[in-house]
Amino acid sequence: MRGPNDHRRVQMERMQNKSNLQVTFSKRRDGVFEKATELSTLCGADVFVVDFSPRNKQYSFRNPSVESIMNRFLEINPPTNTDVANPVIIAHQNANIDEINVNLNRLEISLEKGKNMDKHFTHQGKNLQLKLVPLTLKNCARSWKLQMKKFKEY
Amino acid sequence: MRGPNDHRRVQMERMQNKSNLQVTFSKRRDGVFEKATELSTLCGADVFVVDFSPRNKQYSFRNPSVESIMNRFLEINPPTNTDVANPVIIAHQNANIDEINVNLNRLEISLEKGKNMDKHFTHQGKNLQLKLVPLTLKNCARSWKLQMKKFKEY
DNA sequence: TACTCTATGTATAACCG
DNA sequence: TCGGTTATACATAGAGT
Repeated sequence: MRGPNDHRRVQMERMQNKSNLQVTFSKRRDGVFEKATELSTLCGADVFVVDFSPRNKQYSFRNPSVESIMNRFLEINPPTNTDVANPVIIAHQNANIDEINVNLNRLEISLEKGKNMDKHFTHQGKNLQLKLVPLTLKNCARSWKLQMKKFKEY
Repeated sequence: MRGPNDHRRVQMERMQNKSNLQVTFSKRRDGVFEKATELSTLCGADVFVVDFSPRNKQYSFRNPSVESIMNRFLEINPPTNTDVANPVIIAHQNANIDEINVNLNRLEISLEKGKNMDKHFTHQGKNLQLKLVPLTLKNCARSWKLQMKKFKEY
């Protein structure tokens, strides 16, 4: 039933045999999910596992929910951010970012010319600066975390 | 060395003994991470695991990086969203959401009065509606995904 | 509280159909 | 490429220190 070199101790390196790799991936993926399930059940822990196969297919396990766990994760691990110097993030689903930035710039110029900016567009004594930044997860998470922090202050 | 009832087969239910639970959590957490590491090494798979202990401490394993994996995850699993009716999300780290909404409303009224809105604040023939929505991860992820989609079109 | 030990249960690599 | 088998390696619960 088994060959002479079946020592069943695998080297911890990327498997070369493609078909073996696929089989191993499936089995070990199931194994990781099973362990995660047991950890969750036995210890009442929130667990989230996601992995991507060599063929780029995605598998995930979650308890209780992705959003709940990601919120907790991002709360504890705020993404470091050197890209967002401005306090405002605007995203528009139908617009090119540069194009909106130009529009905002025009809007601010228009407001300045009309002397309306100080009156209508300030907050806590500071001008509300508008600037589009790429809506990356990192940028969102940062703002999201700040919102969370603010929420907790109430 | 061992007691008479040491059958070592654990029931799959929440452990009642608190100190045993803590020990089991540590051991099994290490186990899950070790399995995740092996899966990543053997199969070249991207893996992300995060869990929260009964004491609310967070542990995570990631390969290659959280952002990379979360971007892939959210790309494949766009959050369903019924909360964002408006195409614009604005977040401001120092402002109360309702307060900014009021300011934006005033701004838009001001623009309408000045007849500047059509000229400066449109995109592709449609008025650019501004409205604050809560900056939840879900809302961000949705907009982020739409940006990604747009990016791919280029 | 935190290690160490170890008997036992579990996961799985290679093999087979 | 799949699902099933089995020998072996690995994980781990409970006990001891």
